[in-house]
Amino acid sequence: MNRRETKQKEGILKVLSNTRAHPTADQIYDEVRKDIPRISKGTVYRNLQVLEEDGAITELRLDGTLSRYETKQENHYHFRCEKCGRVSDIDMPVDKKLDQRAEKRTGLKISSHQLEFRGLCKECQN
Amino acid sequence: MNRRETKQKEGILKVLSNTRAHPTADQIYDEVRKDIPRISKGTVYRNLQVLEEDGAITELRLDGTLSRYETKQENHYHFRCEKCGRVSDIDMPVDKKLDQRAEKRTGLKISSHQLEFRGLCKECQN
DNA sequence: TTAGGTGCAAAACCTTTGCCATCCC
DNA sequence: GGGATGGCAAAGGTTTTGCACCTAA
Repeated sequence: MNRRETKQKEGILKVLSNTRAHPTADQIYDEVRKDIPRISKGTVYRNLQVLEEDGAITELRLDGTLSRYETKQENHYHFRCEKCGRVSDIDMPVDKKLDQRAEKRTGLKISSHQLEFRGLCKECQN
Repeated sequence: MNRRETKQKEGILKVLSNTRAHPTADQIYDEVRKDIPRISKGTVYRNLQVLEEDGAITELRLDGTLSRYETKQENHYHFRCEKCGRVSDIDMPVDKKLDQRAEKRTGLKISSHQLEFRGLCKECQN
């Protein structure tokens, strides 16, 4: 199962590298299609899986129904606007002590945590 | 749009009141069907929406492709086993200072946060 | 009586998969 | 050449919806 470089895979990665919008698979598809009109959705989904397996991107499963994607980066927190649904990164250090604290209280083996803030983004505050 | 009490709605609420398992819509359907064999999935989904609108239950949208449900309670943290997928509540106070801290750093209007710990549950540690 | 709720089935979505053609190494 | 990848379309799985019938108030 040796991986190959293809223009489809590169196109998808390029879209994700050029945005901070945490797009859904469908949004990625629309964007890549501008460069590669005949690309199929199946290919987008397959490559998103492959890219995540290879550690190049992260699948965000914070919403429940739709997956969103971002290029791999240090674990960080997210913000979701309760009105418009947009997701953005929060520039705030990840508090690893939370894991230890929760581990002590529960006896579970905890390796990480995901945190999503909710509220109103700047545009939606008006 | 006055709400009515129906045995279907009561049955769904009863299932959620009697479990800590954060079941999916499908699991709720299976459980309710023991009491109300002719209930349909559409009715389950419709009632889950209604119950959430009325504040009786909460739809958990942290991680995963499937929505999970629980009866309404104080905001609290969750744990998801990375191996078996089970979700459980964490008995740990919600740190409201996190919201203030994030608000200061970002200028966003933050009203709450959702936190999900990940790791291995007791059963899966073996 | 009557507006809201139910059951059933079809539709709508999102994601995965099978198949064969195509491409990369 | 040969295995990995792509395009297309069909299949899968979850959730929503249209409609005729039912039922709580």
